[in-house]
Amino acid sequence: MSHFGRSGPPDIRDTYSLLVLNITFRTKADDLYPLFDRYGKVVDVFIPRDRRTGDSRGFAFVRYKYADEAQKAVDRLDGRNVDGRNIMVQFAKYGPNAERTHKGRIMEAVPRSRGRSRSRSPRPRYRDDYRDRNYRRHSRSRSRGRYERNRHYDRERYYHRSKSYSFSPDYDRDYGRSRLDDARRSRSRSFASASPARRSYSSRSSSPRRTPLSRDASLDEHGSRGKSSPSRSVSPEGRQDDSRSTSPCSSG
DNA sequence: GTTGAGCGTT
Repeated sequence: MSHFGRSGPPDIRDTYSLLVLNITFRTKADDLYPLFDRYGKVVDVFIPRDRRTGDSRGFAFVRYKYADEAQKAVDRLDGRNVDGRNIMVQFAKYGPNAERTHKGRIMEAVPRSRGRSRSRSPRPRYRDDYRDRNYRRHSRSRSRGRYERNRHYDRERYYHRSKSYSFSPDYDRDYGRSRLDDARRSRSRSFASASPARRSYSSRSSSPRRTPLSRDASLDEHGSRGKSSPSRSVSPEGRQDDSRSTSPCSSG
C-alpha cells in the first residue's frame, strides 16, 4: 500500500529505491512524497508498517525514476530535519525480494552463484554485506524485537522450554516456586491437591502443553516411585526413594 | 499515549 492508487510495487523495473531512516513514527508516505518529489520524479513512496498495529516502523522507501535524481535527493535530504527528526536517506541495499540492488536499482538477475569455477575469486565479495546484516541483527532494538517476536511466535523458546518442565515464563516462575514449596513443605500426599490445581491453570486452553503434564501424571502412576514419593526431586534425606514399591498408599 | 537500529508491500 502506501501507493498512489495501485497495490504492490508499481514498476520497479526501472526505479531506484531510497531508504529513508530515522523518520518519525508519525510520518506518512504522503508527507515524504512532496519532500522527495522536489528533487526528482518520485514513482512510489512506501513505508513498511507493523503487521499488528499497522504503525510505521520508522523508515520508508522512496522510489525515484532516475538514479541521478535519487542521488541528488540523498545528498539533499540526507540529514534533513523532518517532523523534528533528522532523516537518513541512502540507497536501498536490499530489494523487496531480498535481492541485491545496485544504487537502489533492483538487480533483476542475481549473479550466477551456481557457477563455481566461473569466477577466479573463490569467495564472493558480497560476504561483507552478509556480515553487515548479521552485525546489525545483534544490536536490535526492542522496537524490532517485538516485531520479530511476533513473526517467530517465540517458537524457539517454546521448543527449548518444552524439553524442560517449564511451559510459560510466568508459569515457570510459579511452577518452580510451587514445586519446591510443595516438595519441601508437604513432600507428602499434598502434592495430589496441587496437581489438579496446576492442570486447571493450563487447562484453560486445550494446548499440547498439557501433554507433558499428562505424561508426568501418568509417569507418576506408572512409575512406582511416584506413589509414596510424590516429589521426583530426590531430597537429601529422602532416601525412602530407594524403596520404591513400598506401599500403594492410595490417598483416599 | 511509548519505542529508535534498520532494508520493503497486495
